Amino acid sequence: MTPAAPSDGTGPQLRADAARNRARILAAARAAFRERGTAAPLDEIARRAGVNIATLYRRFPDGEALIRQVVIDGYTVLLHAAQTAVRQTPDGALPAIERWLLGLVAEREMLVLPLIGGPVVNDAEALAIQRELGALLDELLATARDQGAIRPDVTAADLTTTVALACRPLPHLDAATGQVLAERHVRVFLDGLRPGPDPSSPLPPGPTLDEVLARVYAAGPTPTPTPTPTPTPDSKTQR
Amino acid sequence: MTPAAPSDGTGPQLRADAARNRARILAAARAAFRERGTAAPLDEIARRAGVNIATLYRRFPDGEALIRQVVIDGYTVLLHAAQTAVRQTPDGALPAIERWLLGLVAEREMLVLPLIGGPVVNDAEALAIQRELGALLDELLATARDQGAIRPDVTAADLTTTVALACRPLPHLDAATGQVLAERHVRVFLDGLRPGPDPSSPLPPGPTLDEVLARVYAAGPTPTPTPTPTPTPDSKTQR
DNA sequence: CACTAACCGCAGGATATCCTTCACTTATTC
DNA sequence: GAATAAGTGAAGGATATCCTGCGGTTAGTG
Repeated sequence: MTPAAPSDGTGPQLRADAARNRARILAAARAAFRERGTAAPLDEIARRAGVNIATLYRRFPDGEALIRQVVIDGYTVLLHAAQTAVRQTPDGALPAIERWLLGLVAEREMLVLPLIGGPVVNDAEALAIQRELGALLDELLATARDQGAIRPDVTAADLTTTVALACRPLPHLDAATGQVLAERHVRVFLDGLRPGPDPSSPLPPGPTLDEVLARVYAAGPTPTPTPTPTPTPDSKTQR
Repeated sequence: MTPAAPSDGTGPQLRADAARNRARILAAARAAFRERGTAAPLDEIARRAGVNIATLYRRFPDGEALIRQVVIDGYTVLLHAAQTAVRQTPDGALPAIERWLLGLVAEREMLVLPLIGGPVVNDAEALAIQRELGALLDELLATARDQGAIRPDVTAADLTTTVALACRPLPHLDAATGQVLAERHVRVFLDGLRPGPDPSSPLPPGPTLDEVLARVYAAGPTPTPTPTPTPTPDSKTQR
């Protein structure tokens, strides 16, 4: 790879030193976010990155910018993996999809998708990546359908949903165990993708990926700040 | 239901008033935790519950106790649903499992399972619930296997993993959309449970549920506070 | 209908995190 | 090897959240 960070074009060419630390910070942030969530203190991230806190603030204007970059990097991983999948379909589209999903699960520790409590990352860059990803997945799915290798009611949104669900950390579980469990889950899911010879019930109607993207909160992380008219369901147990 | 909260037996019989507010607080906490994660301020939870902050602290010694109770309640929902499933298997064990999973997904907004950044809830009560749940699921799975209705390599841990993955909120998505996506995902997963007539690859070996429970972090939420010897992988894009 | 548990409103100290600033040192680049 | 971008260490103000305490009020309970 090139010394600096060649990406969105606006790069003012970081010095080797700076690029290295930037990468370290992002790696530490990924780990911290997966373990402690968005609440992970920036001090701790800097410490884990072996970098002074001032350096972190030099690279990222504030904590939100750091989170945003981590999420964007996550989307980028999905996209690149999908591009590879589209290119390598000698044995059919479904196997390519399977490799895509299992590959992502395998490197899930590297992945941080949108976090609960984190900022909404739906700027132009994020949307562009997601839309391109959607197009690639649609392409793969269409091919798989034509090959009769997949049930016809599965959509690109279903695949991204699976990534989102299976690649987030399982709280309080070590990485290795979470890894194994997630992979087993995904493998069962993948088997469910095959066209059912038996009367497997069709999926209920769902939104397209574009619709999902459109429904992501435009404002802050507080969608329905309902002052609580909730009649309160019951909850058992005593303290 | 009875006026107070009849559960673990240690209940000093809350007044009707108190029990009501307690339930409201827990409901508000569930909603807040699903939206903002563990970082949800207690003030906000109290406000959303239509209750003064002092009342919250009267019911729960501190924030952790509140989180713990919410999680325990979540486990309890799983357990009760499983008990119902075991009782109602006229059409076989697999359909009962399917109803169990789909039912949980349907009421996922009511469910809060362990949260990233939250305390580790693995006290005696939680473990007892989880073990009983595991026993019930093992029973259902064994029956389903005997009936030849399910692939033989699926374990109770796979089922709880699926609940954990599918019932957590999809960040930044409204409840309804998350609901639909989660249900579609689970339906595909369920179809993957059927015994494959075709050469569906067997699942890689995985831990039993007891092993998973044993591996839950005993200490705090910081398992590997590695000061970061990580050689830092690369990350693209520029700020 | 009296008793009192429970709730409310509010004030305030403790702590943690965020983010900035600055003088000084180190490492990279040309 | 000189110019300078980048990093270090440390101090400190601004918030936000946690949690406690107390007098006054409300509302179940028997």
